[in-house]
Amino acid sequence: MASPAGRTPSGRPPSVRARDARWRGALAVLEEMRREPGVTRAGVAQRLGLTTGSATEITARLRELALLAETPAAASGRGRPTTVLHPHPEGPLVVAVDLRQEDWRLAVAALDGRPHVAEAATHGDREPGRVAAAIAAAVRRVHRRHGGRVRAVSVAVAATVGHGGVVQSAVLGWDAVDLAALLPDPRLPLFVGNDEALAAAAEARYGAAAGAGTALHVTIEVGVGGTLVVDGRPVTGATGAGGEFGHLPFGDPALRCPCGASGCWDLTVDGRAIARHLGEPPPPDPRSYAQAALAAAERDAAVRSAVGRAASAFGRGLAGLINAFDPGVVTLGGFAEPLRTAAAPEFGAALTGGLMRFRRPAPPPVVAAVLGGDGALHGAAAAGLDHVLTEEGLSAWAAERTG
Amino acid sequence: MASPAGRTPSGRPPSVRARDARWRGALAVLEEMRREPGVTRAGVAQRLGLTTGSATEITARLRELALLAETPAAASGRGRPTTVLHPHPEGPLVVAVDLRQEDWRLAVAALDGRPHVAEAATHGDREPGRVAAAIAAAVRRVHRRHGGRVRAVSVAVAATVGHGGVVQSAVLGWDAVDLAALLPDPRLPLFVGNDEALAAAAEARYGAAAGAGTALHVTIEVGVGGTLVVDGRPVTGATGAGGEFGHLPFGDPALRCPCGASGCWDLTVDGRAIARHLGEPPPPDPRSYAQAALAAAERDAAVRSAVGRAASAFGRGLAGLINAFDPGVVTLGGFAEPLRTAAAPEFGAALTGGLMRFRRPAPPPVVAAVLGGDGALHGAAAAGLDHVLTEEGLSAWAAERTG
DNA sequence: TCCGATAAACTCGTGGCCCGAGCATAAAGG
DNA sequence: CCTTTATGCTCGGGCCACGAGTTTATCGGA
Repeated sequence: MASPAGRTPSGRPPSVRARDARWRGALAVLEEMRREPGVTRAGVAQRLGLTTGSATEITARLRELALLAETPAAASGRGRPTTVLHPHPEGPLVVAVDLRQEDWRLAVAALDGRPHVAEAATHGDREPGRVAAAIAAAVRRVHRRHGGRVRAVSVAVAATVGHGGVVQSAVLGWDAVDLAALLPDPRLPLFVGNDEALAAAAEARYGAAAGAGTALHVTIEVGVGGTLVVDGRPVTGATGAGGEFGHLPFGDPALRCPCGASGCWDLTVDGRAIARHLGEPPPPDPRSYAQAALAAAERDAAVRSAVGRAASAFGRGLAGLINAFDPGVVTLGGFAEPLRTAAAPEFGAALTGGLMRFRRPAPPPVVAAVLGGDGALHGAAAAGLDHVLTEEGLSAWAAERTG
Repeated sequence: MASPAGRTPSGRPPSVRARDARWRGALAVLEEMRREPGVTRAGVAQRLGLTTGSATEITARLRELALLAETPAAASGRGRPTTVLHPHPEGPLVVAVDLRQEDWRLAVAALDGRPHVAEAATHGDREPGRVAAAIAAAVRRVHRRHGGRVRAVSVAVAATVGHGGVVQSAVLGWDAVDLAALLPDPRLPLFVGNDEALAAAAEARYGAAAGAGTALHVTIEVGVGGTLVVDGRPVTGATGAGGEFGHLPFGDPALRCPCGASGCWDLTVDGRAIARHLGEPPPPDPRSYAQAALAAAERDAAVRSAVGRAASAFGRGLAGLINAFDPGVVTLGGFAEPLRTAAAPEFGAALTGGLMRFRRPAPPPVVAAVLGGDGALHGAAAAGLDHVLTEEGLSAWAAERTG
């Protein structure tokens, strides 16, 4: 999940060995706790097929290691009352950062994966060094407060990412920014992911696409972003720069895209497209322009028509993606959901018309994302947790505590 | 891998339990043997970090269960000679079938995953019932010869697949054909996969993309097929109908596609596109037409130009896919490789021009697939083996032998 | 041809983790 | 208060892998 660790301290051999089987049961229990915060011990045991003896042993071990705490469950019928599993108050933590166009937020998540926002700020200018320094200071503060409990730093950023840093970002105006400076301790692993890819993963795990094996998340902000998520893991490519659906050439090849290519889908669906259809110059902020256009469309037929053309281009491209990937569910984030609602007939016609015939009887549901602006933060926390909740992660934690 | 089991006899509970950890070491050893046929016991032990004691124990257990055989290794230096690991001559087998437009082939693979073709035939007509019956008879013969050693039947078919059968196939002229009749024993698991998706998986595991985390395989036959392969598993979507890249709307929206949509990429790259550019009627067999066009292009400037336009359309679409998925390597199968070779300048220019600027300094290598016509068969065998080489698969095998 | 060096296989005691069976415990219901 | 019910706890046993020590098979040089 997210880009593979800028500087994970993984000097040890791969160790696919069975010694690591030590953590199998413990991991299964912790994953259940994560997947469904508030599960009872009895419930976990039943779902995993553990005997009560094993459950006792595993929970005891995990409590000993400060990975899990138990509180009495609210009585719910006859029988001896069971306990509810929680993250341990002294257990491992993950720092999740969401770095957006105007601001950033820093959250801390325990093993249940729920990010709690600890700091937030807007950045006046977007000078990479200053923004990174501000975030790094916030990370340091959290790190100082929690010490060795912080096990990973995971950053969602509105940019094309790769190799543990930002490769390029139109919305931030950044090029090739290394984010390693965010780490308060160079031994900590750093995960950097595209915000939309992480939001997609979050939707697939906790949100509108929960339970789907293959989910497609598509967002419109400035251009189109999104990611395919397979079994909870976003498909982010070899360098972590995947998910740039907006640069599939669904559009007019004569239109040049700032990315360097031409005919990009990006140009046909967002505020820039609406402005072009209206014969206006490219708006400085396509997002707010698009929002305003949706509002104006109710009164102004020309605007309504321009919005309809954008919705149609969006539906046509989305149909192509459904043809290509056969997702079980599609979630729409950002401006995508209001756009399809505002021009539902055009969107629907383009979507259906773009689907291969055999898909039309049972197309995947297209639903609104439910995590909204918190998706990326949830996804970043999940990416960090995916690292903590491994055999290696747990044995490192155990070694530090007992050693 | 491939579509999730038409009728796998998986009535048992998920069983994520640690009892299954019993097979971890054994599975790791068998996977090594599969990944690199001809490995030595000492080599496996070293790579997995096993002690010689564990290696002795595991190999002994696997020999006992007829999962593995050892032969003396050719002496290669000082020290006590080690042994080479092979599939056991009485070990489990997988039946792999490749069902193509004109013919089908049936192969048998042991745990090393190498398919050995046992039967093959062309189908005069393509009446689904007759073809299925002929294949079913061949499967029955193999099943009779090997008895309980056959653990799965895995079919690669030139069709859109889903839910354990064919959904639709233009090249075969089939609609909604259930392939469950191929099973000689209803308790056997059946895997049905698109041939190009399986070929992609095979390329990523054994072929030109071996070792790549994210690989993109693209083929031109009639239209464009292919699949993204992540960590050895093809991304086949929710119903197994993924990989239809040819139906991304990269082309002229005015062109209607037989699939029901319009502007499909399919129409711009294969023999139909070349014929259209030459003002000729759609060829009955676009594949042979395209082959002939490539040959004629050397002499005929008009044909050369038409081929160039197809190569350009192919390169442009491929660049879009690279933008969207960031593969570490791209493999070309079928007509795709000769097409780009025949019109390398046009292909190269379109590919580079279609890439986002930041990708251009280090684009993924685009290489020819090396498994050729055997890719789908390899992939189908791999899909079947993926089922055998699981904790469930091995414990079922062990239970049948000892019980 | 023998002998040391070398690499790898074999043996056996140990420990971790989980299972099963039986016992103990905490509520709800009559 | 006793029964029912659901669950937690205890303890012996099995399985798998680890580690250390021993044995075996080959190579290279004297």
